[in-house]
Amino acid sequence: MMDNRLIRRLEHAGPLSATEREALHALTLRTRPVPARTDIETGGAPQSVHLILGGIACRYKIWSGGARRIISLILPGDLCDGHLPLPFALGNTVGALTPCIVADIPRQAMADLIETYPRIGRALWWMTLVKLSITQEWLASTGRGADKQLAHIFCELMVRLRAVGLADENCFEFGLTQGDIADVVGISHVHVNRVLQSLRSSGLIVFSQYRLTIPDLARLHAFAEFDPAYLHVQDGARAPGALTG
Amino acid sequence: MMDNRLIRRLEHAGPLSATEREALHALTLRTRPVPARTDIETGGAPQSVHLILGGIACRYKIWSGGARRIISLILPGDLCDGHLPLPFALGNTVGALTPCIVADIPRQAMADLIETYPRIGRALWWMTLVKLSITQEWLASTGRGADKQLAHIFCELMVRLRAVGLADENCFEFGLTQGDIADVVGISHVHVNRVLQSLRSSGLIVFSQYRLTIPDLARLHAFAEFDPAYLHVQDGARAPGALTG
DNA sequence: CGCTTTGTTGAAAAGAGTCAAAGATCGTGG
DNA sequence: CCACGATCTTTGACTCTTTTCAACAAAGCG
Repeated sequence: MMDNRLIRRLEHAGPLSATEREALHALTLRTRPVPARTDIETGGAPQSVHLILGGIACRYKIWSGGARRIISLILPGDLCDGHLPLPFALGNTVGALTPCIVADIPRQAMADLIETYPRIGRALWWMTLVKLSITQEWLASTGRGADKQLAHIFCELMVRLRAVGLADENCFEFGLTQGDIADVVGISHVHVNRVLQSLRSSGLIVFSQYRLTIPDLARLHAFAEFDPAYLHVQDGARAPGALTG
Repeated sequence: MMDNRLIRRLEHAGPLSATEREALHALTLRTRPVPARTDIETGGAPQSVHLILGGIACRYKIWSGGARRIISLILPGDLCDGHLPLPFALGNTVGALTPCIVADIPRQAMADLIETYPRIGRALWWMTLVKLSITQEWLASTGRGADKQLAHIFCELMVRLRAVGLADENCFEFGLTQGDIADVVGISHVHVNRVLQSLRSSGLIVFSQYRLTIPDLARLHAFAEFDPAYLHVQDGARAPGALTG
């Protein structure tokens, strides 16, 4: 198998030809490591499109006063940007939460690729829509109680990480600190701690050593009112028979 | 001037030829009125793309228990959907908040248009990115205090409505009830009432008869920490000299 | 004119934030 | 191998925001 998670993601939108796959693959060969807590891309129109191949990154915004709000979690196989041929700056920043491996794709090369292979352009548009769909779901999930909101995010991560082969049947590595999680959910880190304890004591999650286990997926889904449809992945991690391997 | 606000929106992404404008215009001729509190499009893959030409609509999600969370406000000139040639269902619903005028564009016609005029496709992709950018800003804005959050939304509406010619220098029609606003901000309608009073007594807004006036734009911007860059409109409603007319 | 919807107010309670301090854990260097 | 410092987690007490419930006033509409 080609280890390229971007291609795997894009093919969720529809099949690609071998030529298209190779053209994509060629763009993702040069990678660099990024240490945790380091910015990958700052505001303004970036010169290259950033592809995460390992680790967990995030898009965040800092309000006056220094409060950080994490807007999205970027997982292996995800592109950081709107990846549009046009220069389009989302007015916020991408940073690595854990140590990451990043491929920098020159914006022009990306534009040429889309020009040559319209199907890739459509797949990238589709990925933008998935990103929009996720952001909408996060927004809809706010204000329901921090416990449900956090549970919802855990459910989502389970599906997304499984879709790129980074989660087992019911657990995955999750190297964020509780302070990071606080900025994801939009609550204080003290409250994160209490919510985690509450979820743990309810038996909904097991979380230690930066490894999250969900003993009963269906139960957590019900608690969080999570329906994976908005993620648009075929796998789904729902099929009770389809396990790892 | 052609009264077509969609074209005006799309040209923010870049100029269109007369042919392209006409092809777009032809798709938006057949309109229908939609009464307030009526769904325009439900979940699932819709057969047509919906363009709002008048009124205020919203995309919303209902959680179990019946709580409604409004995810985005859709203004004249906005398309409701991801408007992708591929069938892509955002798992939520679009409804009219005030009486609306809607044009239904067959999905296939839209796909053909994009095929024929790639520039329109790129402009639509660009609109998707603007939508993503707005959703991210709303998400980032949550949890900062309901007063700042609501003020931020008012600032955004001022810019967006001005960009389509539906706002004066510092005021606009805003026909939502306080209950609607509550679902937009994600707080209770009782708290909306108190927050509005607080903003009023601070002199930041004047709001009565469903008409919102912002006496001092710069002051509200500062209070809400609003920077219109994420909206990607040229006008900006910031230029102190550029008034109506 | 009466009915329904919308806006307003008060009081009690829950959720979440802040402040401050004490344990755990981890990597590093001695 | 241990000690140290830094980071991360946990806990308690207190405050503030926001919710809920309930009632009433105001406005719109037939």
